[in-house]
Amino acid sequence: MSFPASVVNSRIEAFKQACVERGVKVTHQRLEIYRALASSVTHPDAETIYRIVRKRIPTISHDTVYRNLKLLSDYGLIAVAGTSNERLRFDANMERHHHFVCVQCGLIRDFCSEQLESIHCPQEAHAFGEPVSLHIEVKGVCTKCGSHKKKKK
Amino acid sequence: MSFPASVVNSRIEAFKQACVERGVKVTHQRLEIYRALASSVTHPDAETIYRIVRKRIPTISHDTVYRNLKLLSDYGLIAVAGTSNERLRFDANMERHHHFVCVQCGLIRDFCSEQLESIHCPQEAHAFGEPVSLHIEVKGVCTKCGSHKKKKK
DNA sequence: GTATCTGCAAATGCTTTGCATGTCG
DNA sequence: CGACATGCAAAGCATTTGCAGATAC
Repeated sequence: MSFPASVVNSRIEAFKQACVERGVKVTHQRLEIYRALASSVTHPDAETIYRIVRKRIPTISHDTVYRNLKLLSDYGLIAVAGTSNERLRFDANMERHHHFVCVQCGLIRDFCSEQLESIHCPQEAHAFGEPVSLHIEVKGVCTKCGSHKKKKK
Repeated sequence: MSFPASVVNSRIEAFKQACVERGVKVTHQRLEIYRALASSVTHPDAETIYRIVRKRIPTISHDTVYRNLKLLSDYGLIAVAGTSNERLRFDANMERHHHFVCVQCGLIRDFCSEQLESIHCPQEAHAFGEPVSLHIEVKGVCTKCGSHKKKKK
């Protein structure tokens, strides 16, 4: 359940450089947290990453893992899988539709699109299991957050 | 920020019938929770729904809202927006890729697809803001969970 | 050397649960 | 009437934060 070392190593080198560019210190803990994530083909949660990193740094604390995952995602060095960096959101619309998700405020809005109706589940996805539904997720900045930004300038 | 009453009312009628079919009691609170959700074009979280419902039922409690949202999503009467009914999951893969999400165990795996490379963001999504990225989310049952099911039979 | 990071422990906030009472069908 | 739903209050977890000491650069 992990990538070949060559892939991981090249990712790590790119990561180090990206840290330097952004003025983020490359600490031992931070590097191992990144390594754990970059090695995994699934998308582990904080707890899972914590357990992996502990094998290499037994003294690492829970909050260091959380803090670094948050910091790295703020700097765009890693991503959060799925939509919510927040709470659960519910949806009464059970028909096929797609989502626009604001990366700043978490707003989710539905849209439909004829173009997207024709998409069918690609072969590649079948390798992992039996697909049930498919939808598009567009991440972006909503008009509200976009205009706030302008006001600040 | 809400649907026309005709749409909401027809959803509510369908909801009532679906409840009866599944043996779920149509209580005052449950109906108002559903109404709040069905009326909203955004995808409110539990707290927001709680605040809306409180206008009609001031004595409703927090946990009734949580319990009903969970119950309704278990019965497939409403959906959870996004992937995670769990914890945050992280992702070191910053290139364009798509997700297969197991609805049972929460597993997330990446896949790429030439067919999907050609998809571009539909006009409809631009109405909500400035799109940044786009990816497909396939929900389904992973091979592991699928085989567990078979063993139980 | 200094700004940043880590570890600890305690706090915060969302969500769940046990139990007695109330309500739907 | 009897099973299921609600309200209350308290517990459970994931995640965050304040602070003193440690570390990267």
